[in-house]
Amino acid sequence: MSPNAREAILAAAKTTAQARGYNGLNFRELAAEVGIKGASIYYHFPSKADLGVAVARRYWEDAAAVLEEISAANPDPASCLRQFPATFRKALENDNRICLCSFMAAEYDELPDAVKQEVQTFADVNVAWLSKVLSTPGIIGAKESEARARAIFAAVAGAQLMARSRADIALYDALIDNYRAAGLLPA
Amino acid sequence: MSPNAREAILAAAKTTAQARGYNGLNFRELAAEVGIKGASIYYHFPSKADLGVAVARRYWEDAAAVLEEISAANPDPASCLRQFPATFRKALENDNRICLCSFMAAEYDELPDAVKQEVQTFADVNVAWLSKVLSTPGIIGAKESEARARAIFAAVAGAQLMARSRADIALYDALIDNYRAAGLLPA
DNA sequence: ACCTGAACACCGTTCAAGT
DNA sequence: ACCTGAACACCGTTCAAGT
Repeated sequence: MSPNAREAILAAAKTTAQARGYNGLNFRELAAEVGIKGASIYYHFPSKADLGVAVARRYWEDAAAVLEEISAANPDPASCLRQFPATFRKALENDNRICLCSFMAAEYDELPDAVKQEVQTFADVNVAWLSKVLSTPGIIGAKESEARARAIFAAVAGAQLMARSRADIALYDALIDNYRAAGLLPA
Repeated sequence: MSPNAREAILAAAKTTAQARGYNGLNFRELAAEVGIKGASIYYHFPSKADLGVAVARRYWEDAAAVLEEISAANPDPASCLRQFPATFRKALENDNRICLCSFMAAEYDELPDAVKQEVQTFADVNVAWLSKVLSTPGIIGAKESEARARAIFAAVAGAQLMARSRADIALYDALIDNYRAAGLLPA
């Protein structure tokens, strides 16, 4: 497994943390997935906190890239907004997982500070993208669009969490539809 | 600690689980809070799953009682809805904790089935109350009011989670305000 | 550079024994 | 009835040591 053990560890840690959180991450199990021993992970990541930081950072970097792709492919802001909930749907499609950062938000009390920082950056990245898209038509002011962006982010994360608690992806879709019907998201 | 060790265990488990989840519950620590030894908890709860069930059940029973009080004190449905977000604010006020069932929803994969059931009942209780209140004016149909009730529940839980991730209760208030401004909650 | 064995501290659980 | 000490099997983590 030497070619890129570090990347393999990051990938395994990401999917595990989406299902069991930062606390659910365990080095022996992670190592087994990668084909090395638990102790070997410490060569790549000096501590669990370092692994947590690396995983959460990679997570928001990937999210930022996906959002940029959506922006690039959709000049129309309304169509960008229509596609946003699909980014959170992906985790549910992957065996009822949730956003890594939602899980870590719940684990806030036990999270190393450096990991907390990355979790917040994930939210910042999403809110900044939403805010930019919302203010594009020039209808909503910058300040209002940021507040709305935060509300959309929080509501979508909540819908994902509720859907997970019932292992029901149709519930997620219904919640998003209702956000649209209520006016939180553009129809 | 004999007068009511069982109740003391339940209370300690509740606050701990609101901060660290079901997985964060450990018998030795819980016992220390109550003034007994870890092994003694097994006299009151045969297994961790049994404790989890008892805590989650008590949690929704208490929530149901609080909601009934609100209904009783406020004949006006609009004023009931105005007060709903305060029930979730309480946990944040208590050292940045969150809803026990939100945390357990995140922990879905590792939860005993009987605990999952109680977590879902918590959501059911909240959704049923919201749905009833929403349909009172007769403006919204029963089916529509239930869908909206679910959306409000999910969005409020999401707001609580996001506020926790920044230990920022003012953010919670701002998110709720924005839900109102957007039309998800009545202004 | 990359990995491992062995050890440590801790956890859920059990159970025989105490009061 | 209610509680405890001691033990068991297991797990996350660390680190000195291997190649």
